[in-house]
Amino acid sequence: MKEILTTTACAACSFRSLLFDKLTDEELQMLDRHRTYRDFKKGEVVVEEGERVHTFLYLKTGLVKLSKFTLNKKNHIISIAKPKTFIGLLTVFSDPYFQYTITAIEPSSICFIEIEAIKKLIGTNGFFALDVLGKICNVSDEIIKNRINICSKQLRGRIAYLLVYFAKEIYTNTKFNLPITRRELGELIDMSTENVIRILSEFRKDGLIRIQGNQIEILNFDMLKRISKFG
Amino acid sequence: MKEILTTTACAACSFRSLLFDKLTDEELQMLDRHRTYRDFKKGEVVVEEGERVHTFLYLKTGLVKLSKFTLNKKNHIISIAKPKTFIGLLTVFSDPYFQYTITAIEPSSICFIEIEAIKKLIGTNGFFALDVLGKICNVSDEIIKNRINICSKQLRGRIAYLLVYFAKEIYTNTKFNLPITRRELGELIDMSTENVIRILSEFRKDGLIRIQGNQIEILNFDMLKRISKFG
DNA sequence: CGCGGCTTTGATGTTCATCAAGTAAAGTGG
DNA sequence: CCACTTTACTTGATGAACATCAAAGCCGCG
Repeated sequence: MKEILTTTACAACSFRSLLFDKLTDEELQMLDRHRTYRDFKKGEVVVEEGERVHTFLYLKTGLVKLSKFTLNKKNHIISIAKPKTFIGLLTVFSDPYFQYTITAIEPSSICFIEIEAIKKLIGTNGFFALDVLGKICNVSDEIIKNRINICSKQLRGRIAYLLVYFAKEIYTNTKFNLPITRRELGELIDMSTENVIRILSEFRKDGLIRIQGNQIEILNFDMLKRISKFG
Repeated sequence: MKEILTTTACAACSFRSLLFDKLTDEELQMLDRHRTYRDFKKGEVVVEEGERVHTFLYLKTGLVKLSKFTLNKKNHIISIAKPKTFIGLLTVFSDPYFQYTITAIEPSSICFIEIEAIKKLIGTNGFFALDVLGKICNVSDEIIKNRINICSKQLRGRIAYLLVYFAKEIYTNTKFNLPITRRELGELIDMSTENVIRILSEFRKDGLIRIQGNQIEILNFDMLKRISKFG
């Protein structure tokens, strides 16, 4: 959070989420005054676990990961946040410190909105408050659903689930570049780096996917979905 | 949700959470008019996955579990909810249908508050809105933290984690009755029934716990905590 | 050019689910 | 109330799934 740049007003922001449509012009101007913005390179840390929460983070473009060290010194990735969503959302209202480390895994552009400004709006604009609630519930539900699903599958199922997730939810394309390393994939779905690689290779040999470095192309989406479902 | 009884007013309710302290007398009276209440026996289903959400559920006393069937037909327990908390909270604002089945695992007494009444209060009382947000974030955070922890441990660590959790968070006592069967314990921490039993026996043989049917007494809390931490 | 991090494959051993079989406890119906 | 059925609990044996170790190739970077 070093160098900080301001851009066009919120009202004109093409990345503005539906959330802010509930606000009046006046309220949007207020937001503008309590807002900063910054671009992050791939790999840059946005906030560190344990830092004090001053701002609400809105991801305009790019992709970030939320991760955390467990007690036995292993790193875990909790989730990958999509553009046009609020990140680090969960923790914001319950804890004054970030519970997770947030890192850009693609060049990302993030808006920092002062917590106090958001709180004020929640207090004064009921529609806005309900919308924020809805968004938070969505994000939580999604994370919990993903984790339950992943834990209940064996390795092949987990990898298939992940590939389907990237293709459908993140890139909306059967061809995409993996934004994270094989090791990080393992950290996301609780398995060893070696097995991530092994199973990706298996899928390649079985003709389900094509791999070139980080580029993945899904050749048999239906089969992957089936493996993801019953694996 | 069949037979329904009304009790003393919210304002006089000794199980009232801190949440409702943010409300005026008038608002509490409004709540009263949009509220019902019912007792559940152990094992009774409170709401079924897929049912439409009409009410906000507040657990006054007892204990309930939130569970869900995964695609491969296995039942999973997402969490166990403590008294004086809102249950089924997550889903309420994001989805019109319950995502999880809620079942009483101890005799429980639950208040049903109409969603629309709560939504109205959120719209008109900013402090209340912020409080609800905080509570929801807390519940979500807790669930996510638990799931990450459990997934990252091996079996001994998971059982230890669970025992510590029951003793500290639920019963605040080193001696307690397990509210769920061994099979359900397995569904909660992703392991087979047989191994739940095996590891409980191991802990017994190692002098860490005493077991008599469903009654557990923790004899060496520190060691369990250590196993939970590094297992 | 050499060091470190990422990727890949093979070999090995551990962890764990599953199967089998038996006991105990708790409902169920005559 | 007792035979009967079902569900929960328990232990041992087996094999499958998976982590770990080892070694080697690859690439970017100082």
